[in-house]
Amino acid sequence: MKIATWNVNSVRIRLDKIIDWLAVNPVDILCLQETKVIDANFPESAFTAIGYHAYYSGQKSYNGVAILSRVPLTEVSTGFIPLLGANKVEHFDEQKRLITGKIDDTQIICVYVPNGSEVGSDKYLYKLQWLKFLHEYLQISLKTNPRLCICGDFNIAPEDRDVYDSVKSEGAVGVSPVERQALQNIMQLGLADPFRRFTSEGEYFSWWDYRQGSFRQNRGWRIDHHYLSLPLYEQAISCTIDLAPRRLKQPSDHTPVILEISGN
DNA sequence: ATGGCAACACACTGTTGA
Repeated sequence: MKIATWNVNSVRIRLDKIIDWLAVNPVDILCLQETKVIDANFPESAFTAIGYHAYYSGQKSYNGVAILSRVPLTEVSTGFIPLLGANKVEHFDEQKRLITGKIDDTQIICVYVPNGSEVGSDKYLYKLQWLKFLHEYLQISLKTNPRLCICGDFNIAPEDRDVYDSVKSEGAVGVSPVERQALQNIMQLGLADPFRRFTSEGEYFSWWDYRQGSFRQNRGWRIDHHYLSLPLYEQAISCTIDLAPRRLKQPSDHTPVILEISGN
Protein backbone atom coordinates (compact mmCIF):
# COMPACT_ATOMS: atom_id res chain seq x y z
CA MET A 1 0.00 0.00 0.00
CA LYS A 2 1.26 3.47 -0.90
CA ILE A 3 0.32 6.54 1.12
CA ALA A 4 1.49 9.93 -0.16
CA THR A 5 1.27 13.42 1.32
CA TRP A 6 1.43 16.69 -0.61
CA ASN A 7 0.85 20.30 0.40
CA VAL A 8 -0.50 21.52 -2.94
CA ASN A 9 -0.96 25.24 -2.07
CA SER A 10 -4.46 25.47 -3.60
CA VAL A 11 -6.12 22.32 -4.92
CA ARG A 12 -7.88 24.31 -7.66
CA ILE A 13 -4.76 26.02 -9.01
CA ARG A 14 -2.84 22.72 -8.85
CA LEU A 15 -5.67 20.42 -10.02
CA ASP A 16 -4.18 19.42 -13.39
CA LYS A 17 -0.81 18.73 -11.77
CA ILE A 18 -2.39 16.54 -9.09
CA ILE A 19 -4.35 14.56 -11.70
CA ASP A 20 -1.23 14.14 -13.85
CA TRP A 21 0.80 13.07 -10.82
CA LEU A 22 -1.76 10.43 -9.82
CA ALA A 23 -1.70 9.01 -13.36
CA VAL A 24 2.04 8.40 -12.99
CA ASN A 25 1.87 7.61 -9.26
CA PRO A 26 -1.35 5.66 -8.64
CA VAL A 27 -0.99 5.65 -4.86
CA ASP A 28 -3.70 4.10 -2.70
CA ILE A 29 -3.99 7.22 -0.54
CA LEU A 30 -3.05 10.84 -1.24
CA CYS A 31 -3.31 13.32 1.63
CA LEU A 32 -3.56 16.97 0.56
CA GLN A 33 -2.96 20.13 2.56
CA GLU A 34 -3.62 23.82 1.90
CA THR A 35 -6.53 23.05 -0.39
CA LYS A 36 -7.74 26.64 0.17
CA VAL A 37 -11.34 25.97 -0.83
CA ILE A 38 -14.71 25.60 0.89
CA ASP A 39 -16.23 22.13 0.70
CA ALA A 40 -18.98 23.22 -1.73
CA ASN A 41 -16.30 24.14 -4.29
CA PHE A 42 -13.90 21.20 -3.80
CA PRO A 43 -13.17 19.69 -7.25
CA GLU A 44 -14.42 16.25 -6.24
CA SER A 45 -15.61 15.11 -9.69
CA ALA A 46 -12.11 15.50 -11.14
CA PHE A 47 -10.91 12.88 -8.64
CA THR A 48 -13.88 10.52 -8.83
CA ALA A 49 -13.41 10.55 -12.62
CA ILE A 50 -9.98 8.96 -12.18
CA GLY A 51 -11.08 6.45 -9.57
CA TYR A 52 -10.50 8.19 -6.25
CA HIS A 53 -12.95 8.79 -3.42
CA ALA A 54 -12.47 12.25 -1.96
CA TYR A 55 -12.91 13.36 1.66
CA TYR A 56 -12.27 16.98 2.50
CA SER A 57 -12.54 19.70 5.08
CA GLY A 58 -11.85 23.18 3.82
CA GLN A 59 -12.42 26.88 4.35
CA LYS A 60 -12.13 30.02 2.28
CA SER A 61 -8.62 31.14 1.28
CA TYR A 62 -6.62 29.38 3.95
CA ASN A 63 -5.73 25.90 5.23
CA GLY A 64 -7.95 22.98 4.19
CA VAL A 65 -7.14 19.25 4.10
CA ALA A 66 -8.32 16.30 2.03
CA ILE A 67 -7.79 12.57 1.64
CA LEU A 68 -8.06 10.86 -1.73
CA SER A 69 -8.45 7.07 -1.62
CA ARG A 70 -8.85 4.34 -4.21
CA VAL A 71 -11.21 2.45 -1.90
CA PRO A 72 -13.86 4.08 0.29
CA LEU A 73 -12.72 5.09 3.77
CA THR A 74 -14.72 4.34 6.89
CA GLU A 75 -15.10 6.36 10.09
CA VAL A 76 -14.22 9.65 8.39
CA SER A 77 -14.16 12.66 10.72
CA THR A 78 -12.66 16.13 10.80
CA GLY A 79 -11.03 18.26 13.44
CA PHE A 80 -10.29 17.57 17.12
CA ILE A 81 -13.84 17.79 18.46
CA PRO A 82 -14.95 14.20 17.67
CA LEU A 83 -12.28 12.86 20.06
CA LEU A 84 -11.55 15.75 22.42
CA GLY A 85 -14.96 17.38 22.73
CA ALA A 86 -16.21 20.86 21.91
CA ASN A 87 -15.73 22.17 25.45
CA LYS A 88 -12.00 21.56 25.34
CA VAL A 89 -11.33 22.37 21.69
CA GLU A 90 -13.30 25.63 21.69
CA HIS A 91 -12.41 27.59 18.52
CA PHE A 92 -9.48 25.39 17.45
CA ASP A 93 -11.54 23.53 14.85
CA GLU A 94 -12.44 26.72 12.99
CA GLN A 95 -9.24 26.37 10.98
CA LYS A 96 -9.58 23.22 8.86
CA ARG A 97 -6.40 21.30 9.54
CA LEU A 98 -7.26 17.67 10.30
CA ILE A 99 -9.17 14.90 8.54
CA THR A 100 -9.07 11.18 9.24
CA GLY A 101 -10.52 7.91 8.02
CA LYS A 102 -9.86 4.18 8.10
CA ILE A 103 -8.76 1.89 5.30
CA ASP A 104 -9.13 -1.72 6.43
CA ASP A 105 -7.73 -1.67 9.97
CA THR A 106 -5.39 1.27 9.39
CA GLN A 107 -6.23 4.80 10.52
CA ILE A 108 -5.00 7.56 8.21
CA ILE A 109 -4.76 11.08 9.65
CA CYS A 110 -4.03 14.01 7.34
CA VAL A 111 -2.84 17.19 9.07
CA TYR A 112 -1.82 20.72 8.20
CA VAL A 113 0.01 21.97 11.29
CA PRO A 114 -0.10 25.77 11.71
CA ASN A 115 2.83 27.71 10.31
CA GLY A 116 3.49 29.72 13.47
CA SER A 117 4.59 32.93 11.70
CA GLU A 118 7.43 33.87 14.05
CA VAL A 119 8.65 32.63 17.39
CA GLY A 120 6.78 34.29 20.23
CA SER A 121 3.91 35.57 18.09
CA ASP A 122 0.24 34.81 18.71
CA LYS A 123 0.35 32.43 15.74
CA TYR A 124 3.32 30.63 17.28
CA LEU A 125 1.41 30.13 20.52
CA TYR A 126 -1.54 28.90 18.46
CA LYS A 127 0.76 26.38 16.76
CA LEU A 128 2.02 25.09 20.12
CA GLN A 129 -1.51 24.75 21.49
CA TRP A 130 -2.60 23.00 18.29
CA LEU A 131 0.27 20.53 18.73
CA LYS A 132 -0.86 19.87 22.32
CA PHE A 133 -4.33 19.05 21.05
CA LEU A 134 -2.78 16.80 18.39
CA HIS A 135 -0.78 14.99 21.09
CA GLU A 136 -3.94 14.32 23.07
CA TYR A 137 -5.84 13.34 19.93
CA LEU A 138 -3.19 10.78 18.95
CA GLN A 139 -2.95 9.43 22.48
CA ILE A 140 -6.65 8.57 22.35
CA SER A 141 -6.52 7.32 18.74
CA LEU A 142 -3.64 4.93 19.39
CA LYS A 143 -5.60 3.21 22.15
CA THR A 144 -8.21 1.98 19.67
CA ASN A 145 -6.12 2.04 16.48
CA PRO A 146 -2.75 0.33 16.91
CA ARG A 147 -2.22 0.66 13.16
CA LEU A 148 -2.01 4.41 12.61
CA CYS A 149 -0.41 6.63 9.97
CA ILE A 150 -0.42 10.40 10.43
CA CYS A 151 1.01 12.43 7.60
CA GLY A 152 0.99 15.95 6.29
CA ASP A 153 2.68 19.32 6.48
CA PHE A 154 3.98 19.56 10.04
CA ASN A 155 5.72 22.90 9.52
CA ILE A 156 8.55 21.56 11.69
CA ALA A 157 11.96 20.35 10.53
CA PRO A 158 12.71 17.72 13.19
CA GLU A 159 16.51 17.96 13.14
CA ASP A 160 19.34 20.14 11.82
CA ARG A 161 19.91 17.73 8.92
CA ASP A 162 16.37 18.58 7.76
CA VAL A 163 17.21 22.22 6.91
CA TYR A 164 19.65 23.48 4.30
CA ASP A 165 21.30 25.97 6.60
CA SER A 166 20.81 25.00 10.20
CA VAL A 167 23.12 27.73 11.52
CA LYS A 168 21.37 30.55 9.69
CA SER A 169 17.91 29.32 10.63
CA GLU A 170 18.72 28.41 14.23
CA GLY A 171 15.84 29.17 16.56
CA ALA A 172 13.52 30.26 13.74
CA VAL A 173 9.91 29.14 13.50
CA GLY A 174 9.83 25.55 12.27
CA VAL A 175 13.11 24.62 13.95
CA SER A 176 12.79 26.21 17.39
CA PRO A 177 13.59 23.85 20.30
CA VAL A 178 10.07 24.18 21.73
CA GLU A 179 8.44 23.09 18.46
CA ARG A 180 10.89 20.24 18.02
CA GLN A 181 10.20 19.10 21.58
CA ALA A 182 6.45 19.20 20.89
CA LEU A 183 7.03 16.93 17.90
CA GLN A 184 9.25 14.66 20.01
CA ASN A 185 6.50 14.41 22.61
CA ILE A 186 4.12 13.27 19.89
CA MET A 187 6.58 10.67 18.60
CA GLN A 188 7.05 9.36 22.13
CA LEU A 189 3.45 8.19 22.04
CA GLY A 190 4.85 5.38 19.89
CA LEU A 191 5.33 6.87 16.43
CA ALA A 192 8.36 6.75 14.16
CA ASP A 193 9.52 8.53 10.99
CA PRO A 194 9.82 6.03 8.11
CA PHE A 195 11.84 8.47 6.01
CA ARG A 196 14.68 8.22 8.51
CA ARG A 197 14.45 4.44 8.55
CA PHE A 198 15.85 4.42 5.02
CA THR A 199 17.74 7.70 4.62
CA SER A 200 20.11 9.22 7.18
CA GLU A 201 21.84 11.90 5.11
CA GLY A 202 20.81 15.54 4.90
CA GLU A 203 19.99 17.49 1.73
CA TYR A 204 16.59 15.80 1.42
CA PHE A 205 13.82 18.38 1.56
CA SER A 206 10.08 18.58 0.86
CA TRP A 207 9.65 22.38 0.76
CA TRP A 208 11.59 25.19 -0.91
CA ASP A 209 10.79 28.90 -0.77
CA TYR A 210 9.47 30.27 -4.06
CA ARG A 211 11.98 33.10 -3.85
CA GLN A 212 15.66 33.45 -4.65
CA GLY A 213 15.86 30.28 -6.71
CA SER A 214 15.75 28.19 -3.54
CA PHE A 215 14.77 24.98 -5.34
CA ARG A 216 17.50 25.33 -7.97
CA GLN A 217 20.05 25.55 -5.18
CA ASN A 218 18.29 22.91 -3.06
CA ARG A 219 17.87 25.38 -0.22
CA GLY A 220 14.88 23.73 1.42
CA TRP A 221 13.44 22.18 4.54
CA ARG A 222 12.03 18.71 5.24
CA ILE A 223 8.73 19.57 6.93
CA ASP A 224 6.29 17.11 5.31
CA HIS A 225 6.28 13.84 7.19
CA HIS A 226 4.69 10.48 7.83
CA TYR A 227 4.65 9.15 11.37
CA LEU A 228 3.77 5.51 11.86
CA SER A 229 2.76 3.46 14.86
CA LEU A 230 5.28 0.68 15.40
CA PRO A 231 3.33 -2.17 13.74
CA LEU A 232 3.15 -0.07 10.55
CA TYR A 233 6.71 1.20 10.89
CA GLU A 234 7.97 -2.37 10.85
CA GLN A 235 6.08 -2.91 7.59
CA ALA A 236 7.54 0.16 5.85
CA ILE A 237 9.30 -0.69 2.59
CA SER A 238 10.29 2.76 1.37
CA CYS A 239 9.72 6.46 1.95
CA THR A 240 10.80 8.81 -0.80
CA ILE A 241 10.47 12.43 -1.87
CA ASP A 242 9.34 12.98 -5.47
CA LEU A 243 11.08 16.08 -6.78
CA ALA A 244 9.39 15.98 -10.21
CA PRO A 245 6.32 18.13 -9.39
CA ARG A 246 8.52 20.86 -7.90
CA ARG A 247 10.39 21.15 -11.20
CA LEU A 248 7.24 21.99 -13.20
CA LYS A 249 6.06 25.48 -14.09
CA GLN A 250 3.74 27.05 -11.49
CA PRO A 251 4.47 24.39 -8.85
CA SER A 252 3.43 24.15 -5.24
CA ASP A 253 6.29 25.16 -2.98
CA HIS A 254 6.04 21.63 -1.45
CA THR A 255 6.53 18.31 -3.24
CA PRO A 256 5.00 14.88 -2.51
CA VAL A 257 6.43 12.36 -0.04
CA ILE A 258 5.51 8.73 -0.77
CA LEU A 259 5.41 5.94 1.80
CA GLU A 260 5.13 2.27 0.86
CA ILE A 261 4.18 -0.37 3.40
CA SER A 262 3.99 -4.10 2.77
CA GLY A 263 0.69 -5.88 2.38
CA ASN A 264 -2.38 -5.33 0.18
C1' DA B 1 19.23 43.29 3.28
C1' DT B 2 12.23 42.23 5.95
C1' DG B 3 13.51 42.29 -0.23
C1' DG B 4 12.63 38.10 -3.03
C1' DC B 5 7.40 34.65 -4.84
C1' DA B 6 2.73 32.81 -5.03
C1' DA B 7 -2.34 32.40 -3.84
C1' DC B 8 -6.35 34.56 -2.29
C1' DA B 9 -10.07 38.19 -1.60
C1' DC B 10 -15.79 42.61 -0.17
C1' DA B 11 -8.67 42.31 -4.90
C1' DC B 12 -5.41 46.60 -7.93
C1' DT B 13 -3.26 46.41 -1.89
C1' DG B 14 -2.99 43.57 2.22
C1' DT B 15 -2.42 38.98 4.42
C1' DT B 16 -0.38 34.57 4.75
C1' DG B 17 3.07 31.34 4.14
C1' DA B 18 8.02 29.16 6.82
